[in-house]
Amino acid sequence: MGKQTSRMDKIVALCKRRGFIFQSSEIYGGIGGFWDYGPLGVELKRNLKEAWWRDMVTGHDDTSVPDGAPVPYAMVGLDTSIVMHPQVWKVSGHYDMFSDLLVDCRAEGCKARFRADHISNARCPLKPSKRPGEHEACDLTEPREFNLMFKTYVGALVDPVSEAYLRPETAQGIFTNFKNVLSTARVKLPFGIAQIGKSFRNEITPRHFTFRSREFEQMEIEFFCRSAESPAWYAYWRDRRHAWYTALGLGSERLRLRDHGAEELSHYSCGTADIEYAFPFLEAGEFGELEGIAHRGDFDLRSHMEGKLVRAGDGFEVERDGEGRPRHAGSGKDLSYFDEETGERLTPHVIEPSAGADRAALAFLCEAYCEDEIPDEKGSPQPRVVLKLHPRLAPVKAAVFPLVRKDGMPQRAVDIYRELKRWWNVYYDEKGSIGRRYRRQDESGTPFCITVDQQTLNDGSVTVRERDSTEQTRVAGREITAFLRERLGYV
RNA sequence: GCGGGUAUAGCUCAAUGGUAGAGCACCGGCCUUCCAAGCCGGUAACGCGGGUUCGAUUCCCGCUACCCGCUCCA
Repeated sequence: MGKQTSRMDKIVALCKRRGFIFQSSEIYGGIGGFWDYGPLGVELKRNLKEAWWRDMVTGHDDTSVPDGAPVPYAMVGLDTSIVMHPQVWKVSGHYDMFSDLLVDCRAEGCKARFRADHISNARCPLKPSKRPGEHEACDLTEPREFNLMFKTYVGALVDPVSEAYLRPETAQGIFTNFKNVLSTARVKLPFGIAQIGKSFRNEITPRHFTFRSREFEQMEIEFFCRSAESPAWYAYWRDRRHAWYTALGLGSERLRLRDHGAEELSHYSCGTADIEYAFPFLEAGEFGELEGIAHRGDFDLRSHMEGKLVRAGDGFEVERDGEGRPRHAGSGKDLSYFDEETGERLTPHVIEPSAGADRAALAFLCEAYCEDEIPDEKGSPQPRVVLKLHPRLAPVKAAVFPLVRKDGMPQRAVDIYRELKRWWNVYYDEKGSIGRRYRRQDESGTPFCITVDQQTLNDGSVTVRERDSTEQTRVAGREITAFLRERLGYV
């Protein structure tokens, strides 16, 4: 990278300088893969999550057909616990996939990694090919547990029977509550259940700022529908979710929608698309995942009924042990749905738009970061750093300044500040030159600055300075709230 | 997990085997009538732990974090 400060380095520096994102436990030297949101960052992330919740759940109209949707549908929300019954993760497949015993070879030129239970069948990459450990050069570690799920203990006693896990995804909380929602929320197919919450994955290599964190927040929808209609709903959610990012400002060529190839599909999926963003820390032409829209079929509900499933030809069947019993038993509860239209019982199929809130926040920050030039008092261009965040996402919606700290301007400005504070997160500042105050708000992404000047004292009007253009508009005092409400939109 | 690099104030840098200076930022004051002005004053740092040494921010070792490349990415 050399001496030159990269765009990403500047964004990371801004995040720290202005209080968006800090390293977790920084005063103790930090802890890899964990990050904290500062005073501005928490507002940005809350705005992002609230925009999602509003647009997907509370703002959803279930009485009409949304653009692109096959039929009207209902949306409800859920907030489930982070620690769940351990059997959930055995049945979901996470346990088997996440907690292998692995053996590494430390030998020069080898560095291979083997599953401990497969080592007798494995082949050492060194020639001539033998089993791992049989070469002179082999230097195997003891079998080590690679737990990609965080383990914890329920109850004060540290005992294997009390082992539990921090959830690696929020989805299972939705599936396990499917029956509860059906019986309480008066929903009929098709409908969606949404949830926002923390998940935890013990990433081997946390990297790229907050992009691959070990603790992160997901925004997930499990959309339940009839099998035959699932392809149409899959297409709907793909396009809908892509449009959501676009509408909030990720409209550039750095955003893309990409269908997975068959070889990329997860163990449960029969179709997946990613919404991806070309983060500045990636090589040119590379993209990082913001959200996956997966067609999960009936895998999850069936698993929680019958037991952990494995692929069998075109479909799935319960994985069995030597005695023919399920390897991981399901709940045995009936999670099917009685279809009143056809009089049949069916297991709904699921479309899952699963978004990373932290990744989205990072993408919006990267997209918004902008260096431009604006002329100073003498007309010569001066560099400026500005976050061109969508007003819905901006941590502070407006700042209120007295032009100078005299002639009663501060008092007038404070009055306006208090009025606006009833509706929005606004900021008051009377310190330093007006230009410095504008610049500071530019770095925070504040879309509007309202300035009380001499004319305000005469007729009550103020100037409203727009962040991106730096243009100023004169607005009558009693119209400020309405003016902002119109410009800020749906916040 | 492997290999390479980095670590001094919020940021960017400097100096030094005898416990560190600056610019910007930040805070206070004066001044300032629209885009980082000026003046005065102030807060603020050697990532952590060992070792060598009379003495370590400096030399050595370990750890941690971050960056780059592999590996991994359900």
